[in-house]
Amino acid sequence: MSRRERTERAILQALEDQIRETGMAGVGVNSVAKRAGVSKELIYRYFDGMPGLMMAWMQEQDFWTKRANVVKNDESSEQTPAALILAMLREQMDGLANNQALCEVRRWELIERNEVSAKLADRRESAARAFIDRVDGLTDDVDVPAVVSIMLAGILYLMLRSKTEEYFLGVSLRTPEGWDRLWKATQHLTGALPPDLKEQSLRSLETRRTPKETDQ
Amino acid sequence: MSRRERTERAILQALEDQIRETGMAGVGVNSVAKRAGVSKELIYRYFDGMPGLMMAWMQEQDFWTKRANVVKNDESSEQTPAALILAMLREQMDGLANNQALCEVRRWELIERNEVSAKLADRRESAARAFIDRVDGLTDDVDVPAVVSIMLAGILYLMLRSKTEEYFLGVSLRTPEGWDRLWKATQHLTGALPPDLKEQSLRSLETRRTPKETDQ
DNA sequence: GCTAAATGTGAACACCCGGTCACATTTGCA
DNA sequence: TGCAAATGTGACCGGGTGTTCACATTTAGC
Repeated sequence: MSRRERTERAILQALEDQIRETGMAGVGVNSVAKRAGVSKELIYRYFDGMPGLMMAWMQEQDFWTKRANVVKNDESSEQTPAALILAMLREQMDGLANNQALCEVRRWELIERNEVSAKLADRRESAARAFIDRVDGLTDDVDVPAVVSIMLAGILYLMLRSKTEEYFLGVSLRTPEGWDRLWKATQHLTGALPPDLKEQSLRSLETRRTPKETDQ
Repeated sequence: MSRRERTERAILQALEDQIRETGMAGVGVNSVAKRAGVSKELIYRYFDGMPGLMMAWMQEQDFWTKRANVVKNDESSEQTPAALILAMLREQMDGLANNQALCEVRRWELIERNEVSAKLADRRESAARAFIDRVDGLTDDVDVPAVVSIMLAGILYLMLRSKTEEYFLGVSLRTPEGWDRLWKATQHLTGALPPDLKEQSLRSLETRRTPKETDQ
């Protein structure tokens, strides 16, 4: 392992630690360089500044390709769409619960709008659409993407919220019991999906929905 | 209107404009004072610094006491708990859609943890609990607070997300059509509540969003 | 061994931040 | 009118930011 490679790793690790400890707000060339025990000049020389460093780190993480594959593998088995949706929601829940740095980045994405956050969001959205397209269009009377959006978004919000707030509507966001309630509630809500969603028919797509197209 | 009163109002208005334009990240004594066309010293003299100014502004907004009263008034009428929940969700949706500054503050609350954000969150949580306690405990087999938490949190997340992202699971977050889908999905999910909570839930809320004047 | 490129350091730069100070102007009251 | 309090201004301070520069050290090749 070359000398340069070693310091690059040190910088990337320092970035991750900094994100975890202070959130994206506390991330900057000064803090990261100091934490890595290295001159900040090297961040410019090796990564071309903070945006480039963030990109390099995000590349290493590769959250979504990993996670999406997990769900995709489940597809090969004979699960019902409703079960697939539940599995996906579960993945999201655990994925965020076990990765503080990822939580911080997603909070940051809610506020910042730049090249990095845009790229992250785009990749996530395309992976998510590939998933939702497989369980959509199976029924007329339920807008599956919209319904799943509410539930997924709810889980995301409560996950992000748990850092700064202890309770939400009286439900604890920082205890296993609280998340058990929320998970059971998610399962219950999934019961609102139509029963025939499990046995898909060859019904043609209706015009209710606006045609999907990739954003930009 | 005294001279001091006039400059105090100018400062408060400048704060709100600044929040709306740059988000909480761009808010500081310098920016607000410059925008108000006033020396920043006055922020310290009249409001005892930025935290005090934020508190004063938040006091003027008083979102939740206002909004909570709206829902509370509905209680006097003969609505079912499920209809009350739907009305509350609708209030949240419209309240955020028509107040950009409020959206920014709530994004900020997701990241920052300090005296101001804590006070805001506490007041909101207590008001929300007072609401949820009225519709809870009506049935054994459904955890009403948890279920409503998922839905409310989902609406909040998508509302906040709409600023930085155009689509979520392929659902547009920036068009009335997209929000119509999400609202119908919310109504559908409310159907997962027990039957005795559900009757007439869809009846009173068929009209689209009513434009509300800015609250201040 | 010698030289040049690669690697790393620390200082300097201009800028913005929150906070405080002395001082000028205006108001209100005796 | 006169004088003190209220109101408002601009400069100043220490500290943090991102960015770049000149210089020191190490590595690699001839």
